[in-house]
Amino acid sequence: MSTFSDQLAALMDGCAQVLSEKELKAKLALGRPLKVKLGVDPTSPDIHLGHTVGLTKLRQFQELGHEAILIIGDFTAMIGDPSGRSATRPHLSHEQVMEHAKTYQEQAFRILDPEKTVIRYNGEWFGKMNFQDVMRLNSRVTLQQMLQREDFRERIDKGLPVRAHEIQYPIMQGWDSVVIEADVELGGTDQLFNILVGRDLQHEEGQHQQVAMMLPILTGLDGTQKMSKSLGNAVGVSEPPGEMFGKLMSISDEQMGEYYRLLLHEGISPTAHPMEAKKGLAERLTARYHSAEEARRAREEFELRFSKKDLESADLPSYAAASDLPRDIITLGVDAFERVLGVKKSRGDLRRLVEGGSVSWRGEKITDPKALIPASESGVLKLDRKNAVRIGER
RNA sequence: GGGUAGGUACCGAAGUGGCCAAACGGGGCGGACUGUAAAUCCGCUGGCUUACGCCUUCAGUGGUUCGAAUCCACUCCUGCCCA
Repeated sequence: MSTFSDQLAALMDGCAQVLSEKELKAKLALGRPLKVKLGVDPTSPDIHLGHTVGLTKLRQFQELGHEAILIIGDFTAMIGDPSGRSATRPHLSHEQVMEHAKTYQEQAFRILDPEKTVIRYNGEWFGKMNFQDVMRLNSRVTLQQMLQREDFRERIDKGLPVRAHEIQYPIMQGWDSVVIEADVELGGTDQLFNILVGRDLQHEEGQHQQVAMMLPILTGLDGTQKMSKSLGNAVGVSEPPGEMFGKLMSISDEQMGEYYRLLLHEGISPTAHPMEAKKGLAERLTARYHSAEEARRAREEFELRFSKKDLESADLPSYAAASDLPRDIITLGVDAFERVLGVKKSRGDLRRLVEGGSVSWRGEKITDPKALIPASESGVLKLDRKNAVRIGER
């Protein structure tokens, strides 16, 4: 059993900002399990590493005997959190959201202890509200307050639309806290405003105010924007090991420190070569969501394929063209991309890849778009930087 | 409801009758170099069994014209000002 001050230090670790440490300390001193809230909106079907920062903190609370409450924002997801957004989000139907919610929950349990996690859907209370209730809720905040938010301000300044329903978002998130009587709410630093609205609403309801714990936001693979599926810079926790390893290897050296700190909770060894450090990061994270064995194999594959450039012995997907398909490089490439790699490419795309010198057959670069690959031959067809297929027997 | 400025490719933004599949910048992709890092340089960035050819595209519909992203009419959408 740890003392309160040990707990406090452990919990504070890794946070970007806590409002306030004093309040947290007081809550811990109550000696009862605290209700710790983390909200996720199932706007896409997958949880990515960015989400895991908050989930891991929640897990930590869980391990210290507190009550983890994961709010699945089935209603809020239909609005979409305007945080950090420069545009209104596309509408999602409730059915879509619920589809996502299923996989979300399953994936969140890769980090949380399912036995000890309380899952609440906020549709549970928002779905029952009538218009009168909504109006009453809205009367508790002022428009000025809502418009103080940087994201809204910015859009207003730029002459971009801010739709009326978007300002409901912070109110809804805040109301979640009232309903579950949260003691602590976790969120990214961009959640500050929303979490503070929760505090205000709790205060109005005569509840104790929740402590706001803000965690740093993980930068995506592009190295600039926050990790997000819709920006295409995310690493999903359910991605296959090879994919996960490879994506992690593509982060920049500058970002590595951030990934070490936020995901592994440690610093980089100052003596390690950056590449070794990155491979270590990639392997450990891959192992976390798969297995040590799969992570090791992913690393070996990676080294074989990209470091040694030994495509011949790499474990590539095999591709067999239909016998009636023309054997030219473009046709085969498009077909292989679509059927084996699951990527839709146009003939124009393939032509550009060939002319750009990206495609090679049995280690020989092919730049003639009309080149043919005889059906009798077997070998490795490299299509672009990341994709290659094996044709015929090894 | 009135006035006014707009809606161009992934994004920003030129173009205001033919030379426009549409400048330029960003992003993205590919190549060289590498450590699938960074930096740098180069190329590509609507589709088509590959063509100095055809097709689709400049909010939508319908016109004018030999010819429209560009002109006209109506419609839809957005900002700003007024109510």
